[in-house]
Amino acid sequence: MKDVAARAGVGLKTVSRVVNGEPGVTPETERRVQEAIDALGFRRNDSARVLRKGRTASIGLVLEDLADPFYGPLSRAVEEVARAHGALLINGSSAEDPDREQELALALCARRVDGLVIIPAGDDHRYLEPEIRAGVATVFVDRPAGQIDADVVLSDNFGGARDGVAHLIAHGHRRIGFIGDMPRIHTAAERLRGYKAAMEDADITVADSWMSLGVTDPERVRRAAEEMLSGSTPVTAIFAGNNRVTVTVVRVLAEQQRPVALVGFDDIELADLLDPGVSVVAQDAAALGRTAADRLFRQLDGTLLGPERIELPTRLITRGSGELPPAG
Amino acid sequence: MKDVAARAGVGLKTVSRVVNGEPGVTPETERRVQEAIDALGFRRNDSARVLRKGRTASIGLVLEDLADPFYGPLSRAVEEVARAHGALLINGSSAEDPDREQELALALCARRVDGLVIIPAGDDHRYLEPEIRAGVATVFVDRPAGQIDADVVLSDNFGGARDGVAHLIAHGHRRIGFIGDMPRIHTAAERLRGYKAAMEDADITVADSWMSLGVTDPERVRRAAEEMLSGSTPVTAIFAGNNRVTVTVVRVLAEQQRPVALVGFDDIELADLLDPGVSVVAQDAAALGRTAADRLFRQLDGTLLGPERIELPTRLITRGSGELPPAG
DNA sequence: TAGGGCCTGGACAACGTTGTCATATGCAAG
DNA sequence: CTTGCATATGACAACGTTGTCCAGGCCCTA
Repeated sequence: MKDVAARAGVGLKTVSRVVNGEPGVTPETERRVQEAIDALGFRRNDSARVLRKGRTASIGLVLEDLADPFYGPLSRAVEEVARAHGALLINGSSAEDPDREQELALALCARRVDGLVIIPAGDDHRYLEPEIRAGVATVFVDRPAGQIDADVVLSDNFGGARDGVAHLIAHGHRRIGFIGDMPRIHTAAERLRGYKAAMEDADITVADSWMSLGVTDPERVRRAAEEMLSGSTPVTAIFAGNNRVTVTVVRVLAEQQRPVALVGFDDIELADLLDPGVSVVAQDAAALGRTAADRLFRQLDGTLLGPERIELPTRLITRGSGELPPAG
Repeated sequence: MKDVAARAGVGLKTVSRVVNGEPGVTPETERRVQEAIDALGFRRNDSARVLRKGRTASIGLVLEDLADPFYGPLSRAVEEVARAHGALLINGSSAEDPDREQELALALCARRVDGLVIIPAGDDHRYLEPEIRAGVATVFVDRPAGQIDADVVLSDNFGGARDGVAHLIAHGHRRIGFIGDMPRIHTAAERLRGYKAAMEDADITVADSWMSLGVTDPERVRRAAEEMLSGSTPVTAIFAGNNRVTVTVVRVLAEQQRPVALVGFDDIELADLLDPGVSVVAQDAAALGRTAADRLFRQLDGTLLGPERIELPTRLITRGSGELPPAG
């Protein structure tokens, strides 16, 4: 900028004015400055600007795994909102590791992001207290924050799972299996709770062998599914706790002789093309991201009162697999 | 930091030394400083640090659409490499709009990212010349840069398409349709070239009605597919130019009476569960991202000679749809 | 024509950090 | 006891920008 000023024969501040489109510069002067800028290929250094102004016009997104198709639309929605507010998005993946989540969140704070959207991996977020006090807007998505009071945007995991299981029950099933992630993950716990509630509402006693918790890698999901399909009281339907589980269960069911009903949590691509189509309880990932980001910027505007918990509804999509009658 | 220094009763520079783990500080002093840091909840302001040091330890990623499942693994791979180099990833989507790509890339440069990984939307990247001269490492992925000489990492779109079409020919097809994106997109043009090459190699004259270019939204893809399947010389097989096209074509084929063979470019999830399984020419998105990011950091190390063009091989995955014999 | 107000332009400090250099302290060797 | 050296610490400038404040020139009015 110094060079530009020298070349244009004007003061430093005048260049600054031109660069930022501030008023109070003669067209003639502006032209000279613009010329110098072009000639030197000058571009404002936002680091210095940030240092001076305090705000960085960037927000951080800590998610679990970008390669998970569920987070693509979410991340995209957050970016869209950020863009609408003229902010850039810095993101990183925690890989479901609480330490990495913390490291990442703090690194983003050190970069002085204006706000943070976090899909938590851990369950203790007190480490963020100093940052929040220092003015970093914070919104948790998909899972609630641990040990601190903060904005949270999540799907109605409990209600969605309950409805999904009730749907199976309505189609005549009573022996219904549940395969889900570790209950220490909030979403998994809520979905399990929804499963149990639906079963209880229908006065069905759940056998332990119908529930498989904490399995997540395909091989173990496969084994879990196969076990609950054999045994002495085999299930006639399965409720899959997340998209990865659903995909594996679909594979297992394709190999079965008799038809087994299936409802999955989270939508999966091409679910309608399979035979039968896979019925799912769908969450709106984009809406989650959009809502969270909106809320973040409203925190920054100061138009918000206190932390809130927002629950977005899920939607049951029937495609065939959830409407199969019990067999065997 | 000033406050920390005051509280610990030491100089500014000593605090800086402690924060950065530099040597030359008595354990006793270090303890006092550490104590003050904890008490005040101090965290280093990386903006100021960046301003002073010149390097930001962050790289930018400009991609087309995060919600496209192809870019999830790519983005994740880039992030992984960045993380290994202690860098953060800032990203944004161009939405296939050249102006937006430029705006985004320049915004990232203004933030003084150390390097840029770009999936180009436009075909003129001369706007980056000043930045590259100024030392911003730059790598293009998936599609080559326009009008400038820069590192490029892409899949062998030509070879992949040629092999895919040749595969159909090997299974007896001669009337093969091609549905692809606008040829102004490099990947689309290359794949079309591959299709034509394979047909020519087999001495097949391609009818204009077999090729549909520039269609991209599902409704038009559907119509294009239906047209080439009816007509006077209906095709017996279709080569789909990208994952979105493939999905739509699968839907259309499911409604057809007679079996139609299909090979798609890009893998799609659950392709193996469909009936028939969808044969595809798969690119390794993660490898693309990893290679590009590696190259970026090697540019920054200075261990690179000049711009290079790296082509990654594709892989034909046979699952059934591409092995159907011609019918009708 | 003189005085006042407006408009343009510039000097300077400050943001928070780090690199450079100088100073102080302690210890060993001469 | 002095000199020399190593080590610990701090003072200060600089990174590039913007906010504040002031100066000078112009026009308008009385």
